Amino acid sequence: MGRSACCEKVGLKKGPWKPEEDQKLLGYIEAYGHGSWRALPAKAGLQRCGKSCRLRWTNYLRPDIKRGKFSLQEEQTINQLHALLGNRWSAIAAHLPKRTDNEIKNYWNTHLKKRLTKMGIDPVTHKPKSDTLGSGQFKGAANLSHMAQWESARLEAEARLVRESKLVSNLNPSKTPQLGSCPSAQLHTKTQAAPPKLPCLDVLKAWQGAWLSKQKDIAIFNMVFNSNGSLESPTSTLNFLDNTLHSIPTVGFSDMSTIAYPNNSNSMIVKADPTGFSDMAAYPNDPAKYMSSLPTFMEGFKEVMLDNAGVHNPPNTNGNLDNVVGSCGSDFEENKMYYWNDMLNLVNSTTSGSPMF
DNA sequence: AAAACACGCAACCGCTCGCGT
DNA sequence: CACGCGAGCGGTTGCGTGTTT
Repeated sequence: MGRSACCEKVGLKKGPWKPEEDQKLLGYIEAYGHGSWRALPAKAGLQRCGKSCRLRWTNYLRPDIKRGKFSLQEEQTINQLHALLGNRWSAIAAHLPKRTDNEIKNYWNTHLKKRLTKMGIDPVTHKPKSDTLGSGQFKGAANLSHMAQWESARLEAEARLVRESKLVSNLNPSKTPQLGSCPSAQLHTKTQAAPPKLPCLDVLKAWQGAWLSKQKDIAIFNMVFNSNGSLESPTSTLNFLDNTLHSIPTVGFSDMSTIAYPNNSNSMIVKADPTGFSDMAAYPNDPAKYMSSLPTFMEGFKEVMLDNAGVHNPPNTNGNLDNVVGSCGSDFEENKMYYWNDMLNLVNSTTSGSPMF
């Protein structure tokens, strides 16, 4: 379905914005909201395409944007989230209030990527370049990578929930608008006919599909379980049914079918979790409350990492797992160590410490 | 002082997604 | 179900500025 580019019209300006243009755009949005971006330029008296206006507003003019140097905390968060989510800048930005996806993307490309490369870590996979998973001291990383899929799905869910919740609050005139990481939604004046729906976690679905195709991963998965055979997470609880059956994690969405397979050698049973997302029904209009009510994610994960890596040293006084990657003398290895510590810290803190909530 | 180079960031482009018809 | 449209996302570009030679 062909479409004409929004900026194809002759006479529309391109390039850097002038202060007068900024004033016009800012003034219009403050007065009326942006409404339809396509229609905005004409109404605001701007010789720009709607797309350009949206970009200028989202990345520069929004009143809730924090500009300037990224803090160490922010850098770590970006690193960690990128390891889990990849180049999904909008999802990463959802976890960094007041930072735009464009800004984060630029910062990653110009600073963080280079830094990881210098550390000998592949900025794409976040794995040590010289190491192959499962071949030595980075066995823990293999498990981490695996669990990252789970966390990735969870973060995706969080990002969606935030978007949804903001949309809900925006549609509720009794609520004071809050400027968050997605102000365009808050200022969006377009009528939303359909009621907000609970997020459809296609990522989770996809992951579950991948999971089904990788039964061998069950073995690794086993190691992640704690003693009572279940791993609680903010998004779901993973259950083992018994010794003869394998289960894979799933999320108890009302619109997601429970999948059951015959109990043969290749069988699996997928058990929808009653404490998972189905509980969102308790907070139909407040996903944030729902999320915050859930238990800490990845409880006991440190132990698993240690077990799997073949080391059993307790965390240091900072709670870090300095030995998780083995004993490494060089600064290089120390950097790697800190890197993976960051990863673990994020996994352990992302829920309770999420700036979104 | 000036040219060359490197860097950072704002903005653009093209694609995909979701919704309405 | 197919199509059209608007919006959003991620990759890329190009310009301004700082640094080096």
